[in-house]
Amino acid sequence: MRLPLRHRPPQRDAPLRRCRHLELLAEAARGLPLGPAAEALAAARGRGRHGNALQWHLGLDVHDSVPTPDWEDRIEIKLISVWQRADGRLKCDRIKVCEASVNPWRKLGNTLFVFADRLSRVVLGHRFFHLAGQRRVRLERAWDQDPHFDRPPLMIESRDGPDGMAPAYYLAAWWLTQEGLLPDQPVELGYRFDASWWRSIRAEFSGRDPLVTLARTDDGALTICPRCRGQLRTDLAEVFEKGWAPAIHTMPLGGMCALRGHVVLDPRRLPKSSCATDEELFEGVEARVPPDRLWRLADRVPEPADHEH
DNA sequence: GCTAGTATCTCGCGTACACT
DNA sequence: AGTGTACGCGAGATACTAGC
Repeated sequence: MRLPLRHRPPQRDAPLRRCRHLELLAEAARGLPLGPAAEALAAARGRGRHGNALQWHLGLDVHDSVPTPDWEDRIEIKLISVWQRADGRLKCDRIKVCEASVNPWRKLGNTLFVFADRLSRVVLGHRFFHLAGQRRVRLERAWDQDPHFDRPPLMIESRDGPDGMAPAYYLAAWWLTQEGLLPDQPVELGYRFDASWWRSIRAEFSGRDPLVTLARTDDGALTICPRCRGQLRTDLAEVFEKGWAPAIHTMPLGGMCALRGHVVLDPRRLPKSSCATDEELFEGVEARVPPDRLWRLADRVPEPADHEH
């Protein structure tokens, strides 16, 4: 159920907050696989685990109850899961801003949006958002719009329940595209997402996500499993045409491979990483980074002497 | 300190709707 | 009629808390 906004728009531009250190980290995050950190961090569990993994990679503490702590109390960091539509343009779901008791205008004043592919969990890119000028005016129109009959870019959503649950501010998914934060043209990077296949494969394997393997050869029907040296049977023509295809793990099944569904991806749709080798990217996507080899983005990006604030 | 029950977090599925 | 998309709301997970 949608409710009217509780916080009146500021009607003035937010002060610009930037940080050279965060800009360097964000640029370096392109091509970063989030899976290993999400798997390894005790504090990064549940739905927000990849967002927590990103925070950790940027050098922040992963707080237990605050899923997205601000950067130096100045810049909000939001991880957005994206996937390709049929036509190759990127799509995302609606974004939670904050709970309805918190002022969303302050939260959105300066925000770093980081986009990660939903299937591979690899960072594809980022955009900084500053609530100012026409962007601010467009978002502030939500204040006067009917939350149900109009389509406001910012809304409060609640739900019916015995005691009611905490309502929260959400940004409409289309808002990111409208503001040019997500590109509106087809892209080369990322994968399509088939929700019904995903659901059925998870149901088959007790709710566990399928394991991802990157195709090593470009023809035939078999590819080597990099985790257990068994074989994966898939349709490689489909992998390279559509970006991915379901796979069947043939015997022998080693370790974790037995308990999970499998999918093979076309590695050419992954971005090149400036901070990691191809091998590090591959093993990150394929869930074969042991805890002692887990590396942190912040350790590879030198902190500049001047943060330029 | 431990445990069971409650609260709260996004995520993302399923379906209704919009568009071709 | 068929296909793709948006939105409502349920799911699954963890964090918190009260009581022992």
